[in-house]
Amino acid sequence: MRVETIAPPGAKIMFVGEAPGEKEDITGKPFHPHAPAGKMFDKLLANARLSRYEVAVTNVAKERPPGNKIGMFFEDKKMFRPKPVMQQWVEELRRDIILYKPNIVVGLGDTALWALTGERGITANRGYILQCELVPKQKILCTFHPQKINYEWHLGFTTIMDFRKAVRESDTPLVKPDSRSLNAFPSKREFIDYLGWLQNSHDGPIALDIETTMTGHLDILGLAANANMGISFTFLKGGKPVLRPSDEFEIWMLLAKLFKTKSLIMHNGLFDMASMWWYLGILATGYNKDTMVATHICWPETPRSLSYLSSICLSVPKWKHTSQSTPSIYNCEDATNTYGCWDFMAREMDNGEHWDTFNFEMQQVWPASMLQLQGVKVDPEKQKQIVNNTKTERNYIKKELLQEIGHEVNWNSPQQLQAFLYEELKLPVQYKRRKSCFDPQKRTADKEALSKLFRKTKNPILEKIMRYKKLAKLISSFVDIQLSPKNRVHTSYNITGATMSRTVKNKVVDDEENYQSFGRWSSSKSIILPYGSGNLQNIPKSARKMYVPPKKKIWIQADYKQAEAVVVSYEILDYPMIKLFQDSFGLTKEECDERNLDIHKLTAAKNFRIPIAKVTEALRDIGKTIRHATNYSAGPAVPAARLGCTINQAKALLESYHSGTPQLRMWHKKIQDLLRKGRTLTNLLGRKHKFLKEWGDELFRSAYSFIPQSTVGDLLNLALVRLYESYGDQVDISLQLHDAIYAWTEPELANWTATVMKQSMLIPLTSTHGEVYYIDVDFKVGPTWGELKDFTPEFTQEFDLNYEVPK
DNA sequence: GATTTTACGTA
DNA sequence: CGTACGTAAAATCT
Repeated sequence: MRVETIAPPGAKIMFVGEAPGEKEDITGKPFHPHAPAGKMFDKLLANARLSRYEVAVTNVAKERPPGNKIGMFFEDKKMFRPKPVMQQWVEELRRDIILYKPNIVVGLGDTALWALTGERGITANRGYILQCELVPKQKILCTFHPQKINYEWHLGFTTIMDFRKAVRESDTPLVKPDSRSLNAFPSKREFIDYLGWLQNSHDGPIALDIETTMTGHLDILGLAANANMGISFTFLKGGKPVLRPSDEFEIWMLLAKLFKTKSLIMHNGLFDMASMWWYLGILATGYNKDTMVATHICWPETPRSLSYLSSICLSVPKWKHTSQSTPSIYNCEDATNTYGCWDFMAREMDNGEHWDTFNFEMQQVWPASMLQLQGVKVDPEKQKQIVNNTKTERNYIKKELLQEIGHEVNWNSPQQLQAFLYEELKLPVQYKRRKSCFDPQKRTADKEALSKLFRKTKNPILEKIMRYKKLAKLISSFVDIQLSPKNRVHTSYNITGATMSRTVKNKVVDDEENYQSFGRWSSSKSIILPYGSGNLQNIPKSARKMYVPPKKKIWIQADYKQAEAVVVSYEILDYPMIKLFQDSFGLTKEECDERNLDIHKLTAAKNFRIPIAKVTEALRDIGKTIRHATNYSAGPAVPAARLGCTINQAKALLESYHSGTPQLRMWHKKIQDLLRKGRTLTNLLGRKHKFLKEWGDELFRSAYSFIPQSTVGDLLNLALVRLYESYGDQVDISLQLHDAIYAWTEPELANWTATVMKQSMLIPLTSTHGEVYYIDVDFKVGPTWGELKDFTPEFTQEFDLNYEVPK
């Protein structure tokens, strides 16, 4: 049946959905409160402090499309050309808007966006006040359709923020005038005067944004004195300098001083700062405010691009599409809007009490950039050797496989491999692990499937395929990489834990969904120095042999010993385990072995109810696997696959562990309770994380890993900053790897280097139950990154354990 | 040619 | 039904 518009008299907001669903079709009411979309719609309204009685609600289509497919109402697949019936409904919508005169129309979903504006692409257009094509001068704003949130839960936050913005905008039908003054074409004199004013008369921080060419040259620089006043100066036009060198130098001198003496706000300023450091030799030490870092801390699971953030925080028009057509205005808007977003996020950090975490992250900016620009040296001879050896073995295996099976197969192709395994060899089909038992089963031929099939059949061909795939991966991803002219590789450390955007084939790709970063750094290809495999946090051991230290130095690694396990044992009050960590603190590996101070042995001993001295290597391995599986609440399939036992045997092992350590499940319960209260967890160093995922096991598991993972991540970064700030000029720091810091040292200084590294890393943690403890540090040294051996330093001084953790 | 999926390396 | 991350190659879409 036809579903008509509902419009209470005087409604200031009109919501426009897509089309009626099943329930609506029966009842004739749009967004029926018992239908899934209607339920979600009501939740969103409530979050924006709205109720149905004060808003108008309608759909673009007045009737339910066959099979719920809105495409049925369009001529073309891309849904730009409506069929006559759709055209008529759009006309009705136009008349409704004119009749009811809402102050603002909120389009829900892509179809409403199209009907109102003629545009498609809700992600790019949501959150901004847009031009209404249907009813000129009508104020409109679009956001996601409520039903989409039922499928993609993480979009709920954004949609609520959009609803709230609509409420703010609903007080007037007028589009608020753009009060920003944007000076994108100043003369040299004007710009210099402005810089003088900023330097001498302006109080408070300055927002900064730079644009760079593909070759890394800075072409435009934008500054903002507040959220409404920006200026942008173009240095390069068509690749040619605008000013004479002496004039440009004069400006750079003024800017360099400004960037040292004033507090700077940037959006992902890590990149801008490192670029200016690298290309211009300007160290912008005033940089201490960052909107991307602030967003990451306040809303760790939302997107972080400036356009997204502005859509939430500001009422400015869309501008990101003007980067090519009017780059200087675009840059000016970037700087000005960055300022506006900062004002918003600073309040958000007040409200959420996030400042300590924020300031701590801003300190990381300096070592992170230093590491990016410094890079790590590769010995090209060693690289060649590994490439050749690996390729030789790979080709040999390929040939053998070809002879044995008689025809070509691309072993890297999942499709061909599956066909070979399951159709040609008729092996039992292996399926991918599903997120839910309602998901369809999918075949797989991954490593786990291959090793399972090999265990079953002992067919040597499978072993060869696995070896081939391993070698192929090693070559393509990790060894056959391009080095810089100085034989270095570089990586960009992203302190917010996830890249904002990746560059694939010279195109920027934004996949801003499902961020779950827990305070650990991530590592990706450097845009400034794009050499090497990019990510330096996933190099396999076999490829690490080609990474060499500077002349006359060796590698030294300092890693936190069993860091996450220590945190968990103190959180759940697993006293035998805590005692083990206390007893083994500061002991060498040999001493621990002698006294059987081994976490996995202890797990096995407890599990099998035998004395720790009777634990064999095989039993220890079982203990290790069980501990791993239980800590993160894995299912029995995981240990079963690793140990090669049946699911039932694995289940029994897990049960036995849980009955011996019941605190673990109690702790998981406690975390669930915390989530129920406010969906927020705080780690031991004060970092808060609000979880946005849909209520359920996936959310729980993610939350269980948050406290140990993020505490250790923050702890290591705290240590890294401490090391960099106290000994940065004496210790050659080289890499950060989640729970380890790497450096280079002269062999004769290894003991001293180890001492200051350990001193920086010994930071007290206070458990939720109030115990204060330290996580021990292990050392390794070696001639290359891949050949590190245990090292027991003779420490050159006593450790000072009185470190005040900022919190 | 561009985008999505599959697989896999580290902690 | 471990979590988190980034990248390469294949598969698929347009």
